[in-house]
Amino acid sequence: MDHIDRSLLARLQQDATQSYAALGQAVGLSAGAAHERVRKLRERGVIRRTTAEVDPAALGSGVLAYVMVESSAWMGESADAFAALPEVLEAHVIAGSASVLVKVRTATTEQLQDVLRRLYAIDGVSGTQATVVLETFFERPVDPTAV
Amino acid sequence: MDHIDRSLLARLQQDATQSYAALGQAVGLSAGAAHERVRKLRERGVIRRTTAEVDPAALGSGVLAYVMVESSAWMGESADAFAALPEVLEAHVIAGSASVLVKVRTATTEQLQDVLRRLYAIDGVSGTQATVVLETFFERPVDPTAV
DNA sequence: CCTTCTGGCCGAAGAGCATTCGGCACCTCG
DNA sequence: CGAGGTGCCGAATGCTCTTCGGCCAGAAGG
Repeated sequence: MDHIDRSLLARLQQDATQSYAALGQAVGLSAGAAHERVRKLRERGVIRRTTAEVDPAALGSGVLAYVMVESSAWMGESADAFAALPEVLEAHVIAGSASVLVKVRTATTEQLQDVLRRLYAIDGVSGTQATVVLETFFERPVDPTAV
Repeated sequence: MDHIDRSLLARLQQDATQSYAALGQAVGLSAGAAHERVRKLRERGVIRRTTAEVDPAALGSGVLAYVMVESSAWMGESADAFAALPEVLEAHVIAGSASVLVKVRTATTEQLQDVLRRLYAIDGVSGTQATVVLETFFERPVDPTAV
């Protein structure tokens, strides 16, 4: 995992459709060598998958909110309960007064309210505190060249 | 944008490396027709880009935190100031007591503290409240088939 | 009703690319 | 010194992307 690998990762984050020839030229390697490095990055799990990034607004999910979920019990085994709600895009166990933080996308605020209702229905959940996003400045992946 | 487009999006989210032949077969189209649909989805901006998903832990960013940023001024034009910090992966203007919510990844809690210091240095920022993530249940993209 | 136009699909063909392989250079360790 | 391992190059082959002409169905308009 040297600076060449990091550069390859950064370029694949920007555009995973480019050819290995172009990729290799950008970092000073042949197409075969670039391919081999990328193959190993996948094998080691550094590259989890290559995916199409879809615009949420195009799918009708115009409302973004973060919800602090308070609980009266240990939530460490509740991942599946949160994953069962398709509108929940992220779920994290956090330190602090709440116990779980979730990221939610819905089409309308009415649907957001419905998600809150379903969150309440999860075992151990005793309260929620929603924060609605007014404008997103940016969302981006980790920078492999900056770490 | 019918159910075939949504199915194509869902499959491309899971694996953007598969061939158009496989993609077409999965939705009952020829390779050429599948390619044409995907091309238009890109053209319309529904597919923003195709990207390699990198494991943050592999890059040494093992600490994830959400930071509520309080401000004493209008922050609507401060996107660039937040984008200048590479550790800041998301920045949103929010409704509520704080005014900006940012997502931060660093290698250590010491570096997190340094990011907080740099956040304070942004014009108009009057306070921060960091929430450290103990365990991430999951992070996933929007589900095109569920909306 | 019939014509015309548009949009989407199929199937084929050519160009371009991914993937593999042998060979070579370099480094490390016995 | 020699053996093993690693990483790279350059070429070959097989597959894929990409484009194109032709076809069909449905809409629009006379």
